[in-house]
Amino acid sequence: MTRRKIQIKKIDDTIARQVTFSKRRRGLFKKAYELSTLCDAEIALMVFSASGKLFEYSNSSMEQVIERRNLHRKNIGQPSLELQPDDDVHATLNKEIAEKTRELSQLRGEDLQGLNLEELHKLEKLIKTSLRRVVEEKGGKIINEINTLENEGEQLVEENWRLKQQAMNLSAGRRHLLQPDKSSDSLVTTARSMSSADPCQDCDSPCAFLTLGLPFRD
Amino acid sequence: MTRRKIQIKKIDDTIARQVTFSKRRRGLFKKAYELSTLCDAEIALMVFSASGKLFEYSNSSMEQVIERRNLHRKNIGQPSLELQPDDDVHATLNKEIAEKTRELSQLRGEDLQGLNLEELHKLEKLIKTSLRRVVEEKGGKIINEINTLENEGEQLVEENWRLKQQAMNLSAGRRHLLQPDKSSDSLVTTARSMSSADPCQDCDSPCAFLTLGLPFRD
DNA sequence: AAAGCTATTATTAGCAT
DNA sequence: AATGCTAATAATAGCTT
Repeated sequence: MTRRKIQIKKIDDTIARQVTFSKRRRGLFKKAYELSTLCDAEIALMVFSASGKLFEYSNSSMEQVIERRNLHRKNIGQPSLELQPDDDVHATLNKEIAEKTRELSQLRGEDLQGLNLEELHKLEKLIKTSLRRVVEEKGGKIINEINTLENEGEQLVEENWRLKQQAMNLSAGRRHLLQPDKSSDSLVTTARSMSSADPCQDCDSPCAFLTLGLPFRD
Repeated sequence: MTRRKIQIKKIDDTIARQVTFSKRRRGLFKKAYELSTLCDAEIALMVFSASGKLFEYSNSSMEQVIERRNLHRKNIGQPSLELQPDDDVHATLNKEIAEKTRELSQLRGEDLQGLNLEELHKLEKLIKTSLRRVVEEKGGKIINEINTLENEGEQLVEENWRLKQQAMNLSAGRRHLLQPDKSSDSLVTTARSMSSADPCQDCDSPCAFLTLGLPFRD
């Protein structure tokens, strides 16, 4: 549709998906309005976002259109699901839960007995795709984390260097002016991210910092 | 929209209106499909033509969406009234569905942005476990299938051998008794799974049978 | 009616803010 | 998350067949 042609499949990036949802929803509603107006049609349009929010449009009345549809189905002979007794709702929701539970099981490699070879093969390919995605995402996160830590480390090293210079200058000057006085003095600490527990009293290497944040164990 | 810009008001000419209705209806349905696919939305769209004909689209199930809307209205519509027990049940069920949907997404490697490194790592291990299970199950199924095919193959080979003997005996006996007669004769075919298209008129190796049943392509 | 053809208009994906 | 921009794609009005 624009800068690039896109594939019609679920948009991976959450933000982009949300933006596209807003834009296209508007477009869809506009098209619905135009069709109903131009051609004198009665339209009902319901859209649930992935997050469960409801958007709806009807040129007349939602209930009216739904009711009209029920009539239509009755006349055609379809078993029209009447405006719901609560039991029906429960049944539907429970069915949906059951279905999703089954899918989850299979994606976890459970309850596979019912599947034939071809289905197992498809499932395998699906899971491999999932794995690829997760590993890729993890890789990106690791790079970011490492970069962040490296930057922080560099800053700390610089700061340490400055502080040492400062300390040396002070003590050297003091020694010259006041002669031997070795009692400890407070240095004015301006380091931003220095924690109160005073780590690193004499570390020249940034490595100590770099190893702190990586949460891997195996 | 095209050769000329048009006003969005009822098209006077009946024919033109009918044509536009067909074209734009298609466009609208396509847009609905694209939105549902791209953004993982649940959509129900009903269109009654001026002549009363019903056209509908839903990426899931019409009834399901309508019921979901009813639920939504109940939960949103009367916030001041006491929560009926039914609403509690509905809310619980809907929450469960949302949760399972989220889990499914992640197991498919979608919507990973929200996860931190540790969570991604756990997810990766989980998926690897799934993969291991599926591959194992598939392996077992393959072994079984191969064994079955081998057994069938052996039986067929045996049967072939018997039939050949029978044929040789017959023709040898006949030649002896009746002299030259080379017209083709019908053999009584008792092979169980012999297809009518007469494969394997002279195959001594069981391999031909064994390759038939494996459904893999890549 | 129904299907195909374009000149145009409409929509929108990817950015920037 | 929301808005605006714009190059590029998509939809379609008015025709023809």
